[in-house]
Amino acid sequence: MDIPKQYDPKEAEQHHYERWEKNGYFAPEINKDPSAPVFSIVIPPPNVTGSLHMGHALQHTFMDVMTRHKRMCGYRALWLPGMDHAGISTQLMVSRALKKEGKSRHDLGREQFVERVWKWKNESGGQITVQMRREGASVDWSREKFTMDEALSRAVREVFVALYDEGLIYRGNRIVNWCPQDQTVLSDLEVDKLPQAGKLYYLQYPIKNSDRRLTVATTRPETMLGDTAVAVNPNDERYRDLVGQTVLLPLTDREIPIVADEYVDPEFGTGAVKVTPAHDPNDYEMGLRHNLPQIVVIDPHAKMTADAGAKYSGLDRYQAREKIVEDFEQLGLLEKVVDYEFSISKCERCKTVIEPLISTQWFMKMDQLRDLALEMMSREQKPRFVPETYEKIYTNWLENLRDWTISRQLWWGHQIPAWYTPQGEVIVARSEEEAREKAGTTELTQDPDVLDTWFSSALWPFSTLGWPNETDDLKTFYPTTVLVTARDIIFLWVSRMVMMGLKFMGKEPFADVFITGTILDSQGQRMSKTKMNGVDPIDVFDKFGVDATRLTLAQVGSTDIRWNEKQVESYRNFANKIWNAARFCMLNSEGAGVEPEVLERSTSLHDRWIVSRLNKTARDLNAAINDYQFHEAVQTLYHFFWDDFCDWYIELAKADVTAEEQSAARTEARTRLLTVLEQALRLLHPFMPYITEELWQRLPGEKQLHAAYAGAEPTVMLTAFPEGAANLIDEAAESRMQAIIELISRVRNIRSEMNIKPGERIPIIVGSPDQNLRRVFSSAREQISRLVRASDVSIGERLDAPRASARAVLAGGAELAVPLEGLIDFEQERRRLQREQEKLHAEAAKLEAQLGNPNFVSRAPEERVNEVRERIAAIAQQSSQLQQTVENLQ
RNA sequence: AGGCACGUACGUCAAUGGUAGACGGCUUCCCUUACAAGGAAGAGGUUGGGGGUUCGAGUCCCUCCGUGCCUACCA
Repeated sequence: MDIPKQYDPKEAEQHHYERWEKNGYFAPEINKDPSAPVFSIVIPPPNVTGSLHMGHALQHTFMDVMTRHKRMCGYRALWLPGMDHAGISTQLMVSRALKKEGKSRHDLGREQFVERVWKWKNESGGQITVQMRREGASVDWSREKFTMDEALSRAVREVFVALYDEGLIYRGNRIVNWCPQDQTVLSDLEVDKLPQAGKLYYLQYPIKNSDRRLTVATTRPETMLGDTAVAVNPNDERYRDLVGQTVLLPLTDREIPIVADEYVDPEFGTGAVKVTPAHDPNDYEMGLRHNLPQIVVIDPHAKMTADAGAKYSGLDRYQAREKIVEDFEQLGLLEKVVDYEFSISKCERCKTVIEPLISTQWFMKMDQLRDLALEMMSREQKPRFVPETYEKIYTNWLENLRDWTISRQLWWGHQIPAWYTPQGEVIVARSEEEAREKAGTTELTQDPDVLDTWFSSALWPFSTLGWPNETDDLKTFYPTTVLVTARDIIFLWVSRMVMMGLKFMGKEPFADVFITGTILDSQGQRMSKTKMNGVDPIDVFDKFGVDATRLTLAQVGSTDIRWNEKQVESYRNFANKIWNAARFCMLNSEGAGVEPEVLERSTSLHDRWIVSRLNKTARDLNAAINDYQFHEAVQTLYHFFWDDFCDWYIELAKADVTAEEQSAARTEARTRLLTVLEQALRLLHPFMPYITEELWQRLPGEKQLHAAYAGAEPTVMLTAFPEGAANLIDEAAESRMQAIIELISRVRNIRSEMNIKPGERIPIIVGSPDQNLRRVFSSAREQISRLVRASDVSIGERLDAPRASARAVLAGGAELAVPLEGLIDFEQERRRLQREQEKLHAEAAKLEAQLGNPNFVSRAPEERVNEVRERIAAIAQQSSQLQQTVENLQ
């Protein structure tokens, strides 16, 4: 058999995925057990414009680990993939491409432009689906969805119509976040608030019939042209007499009132605020409270309107600002300008400064939906957030929820299913035909706006399963089991899915929400395109292999972590370790093969021990995965495989396995080794799909699939995940083995400290009054001898060793001596033993103090107290033996 | 401004209120016939400071210092 000495991940990553996909292993239909339990996840749909980043790789790893695990546990497992049409991003991307051709989308017109976007989508969209295959993501591609698929679009229209009919969706004139660059409205969640160094301008407004002037402070002087009032706090003594009076608004011929409003903070600025209802959200609210007119002085392109006055009309908002400041200065009404840092709203996509504008948009009332979600949380604690701290954040946000602006002035997206008659009547319908019927006319114009991308995403868990049709998929897979996502879209997406799911399905869309950590760069900064500090997962795959990368990501869990390539390197080494362990097993496999029953009839100690370790690992691993404790899961696997299996078991079994003579014992040992390896590969598979499949395929013997997948072409993917059989966990074997491990470690320690050459064979002497222990050591004599390179191992009731020996006292009262005639420095040996003695004393002192506290004895659980007593007794024994040893050296 | 996390070995991170661990790095030795991407041994911590609850605190409470995130923003 020809197996390279080093694992080559690229080799393994090349062909398995294609076979898995082609054979339909990812589809739940592969499961032939009609009573199989169901597990389902819908993927957070990546943007069609996106390419894979660390965040995706992280989420996908968790989802794939869980899906593969559950599939192997016999669940009818579905991980449903798909993509989001990503309204603004995609439109921007295609617009930019057009610009290079010297065209704008308006040159093409709506229909052609949308066609062009589809063309782009079909030709170059969805890069990420190729990359996901590389990741090994076991998604069911036969069910792949796109938010603009006809079926999903139908779900969107259905929901829109239903909510409209119920009065939850309405059209209204409101102040909104407007992006002058993208020419569309944005929801509050699509706006970034960034700190900005700016200026605060103090403007003086003359008071009518008075010499007094009222000074207002503003960061946006250009909006003063749209002022319709000045507001002060009703309790502000300074201005009490001015309330109700009138101000002559400079640069205009308008007179505006001074009003009192609680919103005004007397402490800030001058305590007097100019009110511009048409261009500031707070002023807008104040305007409503005081019935103030709204004067629009800035247009959707952020240019001044005719209402701003002839002098300013047509100017850009920033030019107008300069001009107005100049003009105030000339009038002697500019009191001062001070530097001021404030936060400014920018478009999340194009970073243009948002202009608050009054505009007619579609909104969704959230009260009723919000209450559904809050009730679900308080009544059934659903969804369950992991980590649970996010539950508070989620609930808190819901409680403060405001109406959602759902229309967008884009061409790419779900066009709003609303039509207008020539008379301006609004007809909302599922289709134009239905609208015509309702309206009784064919002369209809459809609303040009599209819906916020998140509107369709909110339906994702059921629209992808066929809703509004009552499909089998919907019945089988809804509600889904768990949602895995980053924390920054809990509001944008998670909460909205819950609300929509409850509203239209009557059930929560997922039982659990697992929130992943964030991968930061090595400086602790967020990875971002603009900072160029992102690490490309594909590069990491190329350098260290997919499996090593997945293991690195899996152990991140829910905490934020700095990216550290060393970590991946160590898991790359782990993959190599697995490879070489398997290589050893297979190079010594002649005449043997995997045979599950062999584990049940293990007789020798190390065999019972590894079977016990294997089953305990399986038990702990299942628990960890089910509990979203991925870090622990990875640690458990790593140590089982490297420490227990490689460092100890293979070494202990080596003599039997590599025996030159063919014998029943050799075959049995080889079979057992292969069988343990085969189970270990199953345990590793959800985390490391490629290397496990590559090796599993090469293992000889009868490798059984899970009963639910009987008849499928063999693959480790469809084997049964070991459950961790309680009857195979053998605590006695584990503690006996522990004694052997300790003995070997102590001898190695002595060898190292006494500078004995690794190749040199030395005799060792073990003494123990405990007959059982002696028996354990005796039966492992060969193995001990080999692992410590002993020339002779003598075991007796009493330690019978020459004075010139290095010594150690083991747990359970056993003593160890390594005769070192001529090699030993008695003084050095005495110091070494004394150091050990000190360690024991320190521990004993701590425990004695604990026991000396009467409160501990009376209040701590008895079990705990006994533990301490036993430990003290053990230390005392060890310590006195050690003391004896030291004295013998004198 | 409020809210929420976090602060543990040189680095990155673990640890149901019960003797602080892992991996990497570092030191010494070894190319021993699965693996030098390996093996053996070892050094390294008053868990950010202070206080409290408890028989017992890295873990719970208070406070201070530092860091990060979220939400809302004072024009």
